[in-house]
Amino acid sequence: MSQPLPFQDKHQPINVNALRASCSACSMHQLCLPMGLAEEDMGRLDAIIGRRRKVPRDGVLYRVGDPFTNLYAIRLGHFKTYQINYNGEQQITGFQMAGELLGMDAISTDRHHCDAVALEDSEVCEIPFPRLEELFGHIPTLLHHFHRMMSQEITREQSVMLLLGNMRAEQRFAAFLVNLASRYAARGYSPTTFQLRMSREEIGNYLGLTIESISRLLSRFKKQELLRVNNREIEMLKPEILKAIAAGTDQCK
Amino acid sequence: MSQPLPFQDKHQPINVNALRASCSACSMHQLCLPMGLAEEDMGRLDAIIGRRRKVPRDGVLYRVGDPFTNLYAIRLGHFKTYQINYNGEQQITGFQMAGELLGMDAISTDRHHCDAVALEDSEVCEIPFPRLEELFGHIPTLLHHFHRMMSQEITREQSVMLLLGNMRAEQRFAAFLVNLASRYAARGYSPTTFQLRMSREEIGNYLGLTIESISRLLSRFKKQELLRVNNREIEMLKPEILKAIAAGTDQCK
DNA sequence: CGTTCTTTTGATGATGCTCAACTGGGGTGG
DNA sequence: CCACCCCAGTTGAGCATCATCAAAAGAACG
Repeated sequence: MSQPLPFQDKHQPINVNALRASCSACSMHQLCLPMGLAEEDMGRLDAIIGRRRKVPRDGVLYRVGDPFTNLYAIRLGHFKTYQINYNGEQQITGFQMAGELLGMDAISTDRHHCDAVALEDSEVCEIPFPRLEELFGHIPTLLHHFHRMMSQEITREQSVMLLLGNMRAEQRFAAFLVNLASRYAARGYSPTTFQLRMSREEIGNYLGLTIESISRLLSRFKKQELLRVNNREIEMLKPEILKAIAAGTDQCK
Repeated sequence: MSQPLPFQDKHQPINVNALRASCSACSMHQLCLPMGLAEEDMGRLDAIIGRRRKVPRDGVLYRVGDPFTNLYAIRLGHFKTYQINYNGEQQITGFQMAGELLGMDAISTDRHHCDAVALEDSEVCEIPFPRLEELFGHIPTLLHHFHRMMSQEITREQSVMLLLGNMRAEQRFAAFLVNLASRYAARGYSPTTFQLRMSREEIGNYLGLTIESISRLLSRFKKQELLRVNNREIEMLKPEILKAIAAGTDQCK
């Protein structure tokens, strides 16, 4: 629990700096909040960012009802966010990766509306929202980009609504894979080969399907030679066909 | 089509003012963008609001791909927004009513991501977004409340994801009715008796169900004496039970 | 190497979809 | 005014998709 962080202690002289979040040094600054900011303004943003915080696998970043103080920029790793209904069942509302912002749903009521949990050992930058709001008055570019990020979250959720309301199982799953691929591509990773950070169960939950359905779909895609699958390692062998399935324009079924 | 607005012409001296959108005079200002603004700041917001625009039933406010210039505050009436997939099928992503803001999804790419269509004769206030952004620098309260509204849209969509991903048909429909009721209540209308502004088909589309399912659910609720239904007129006879069904905590099935 | 958790695969079944026919209200024109 | 049509909605019958239940196989971990 509260063990004395052995690794960090050993390297204190170096890590004191490394622990200070620095946007300009961060590989995600082209995607994240500081996108498009001048060097000087990035410094001002750096100045308000609290600390870099490690969240271990399955660690909770925040829970429903927690008071809202910070937004979180993911520096490293993956998260899931989920709603909980009255019966305690969860519905995963998103998987987030480095460069994405967590906590925007909490602004409306000053309380978090979902749980955020790390899918693997991760790191986030704490952004105190009141201080960010002060900065908005001085850096219009920052404000504008923040609005873009919130807006992006809205459109992302709308496509999930399309997925859940309109698509059949196969199409949902293909859309899910294609979406992951494009996000890895935007981060400079291979869009065809990647590790799933989430379990089959989590995928199913997100897509409104059961774990068994996901498993069957994986087997089917494997048999059709659209995918190579090895546990959580995915290789998309025919991305074009997967895209067509996701779009619903696929002919050969 | 372009008939000379007989009614308004007769009253021109009065209606010249009425046509200028005025937040302080608008019955929605406690819910809408100007919420919590001082009299003076409300005037500044008034000053940038373009015009009050009438949108007839089935009229299009904007379409996917339209360049983004304005947000729209609904002054009167109801709208639906929907995504369109590659096969031309639509997925309704929301029903909006007076006091709600349309177009926030367009900020991210400067293009609208959905179509917005009036469900009945309606009126909106055009809010030029660049000018609104200028105002943000001068009225922090306005900025903060704008963030709350965007955030609210995010949480709204998350609950729809919960609905579509996790609930059975009966629960979805009950949740839909309960949601409508609470929004009418917030506007000072009866939360138990109201007109549906949308067709059965539109409800089904929104909830990821077919028109037949909606019809059957209505009949069932009617038979169980939870609802009185007359075409589009709804009376909730047992709101508590409907809430319980929506929450999934209902015992007697 | 046994224990536990995750995933796969199979068999069965229910929910909600599809297709089809029918009803009823509102508008139009004879 | 009535006949007719048209559209939205209702109701019924059969069926497909995906969920549920069950069991076995495979990975992970001490």
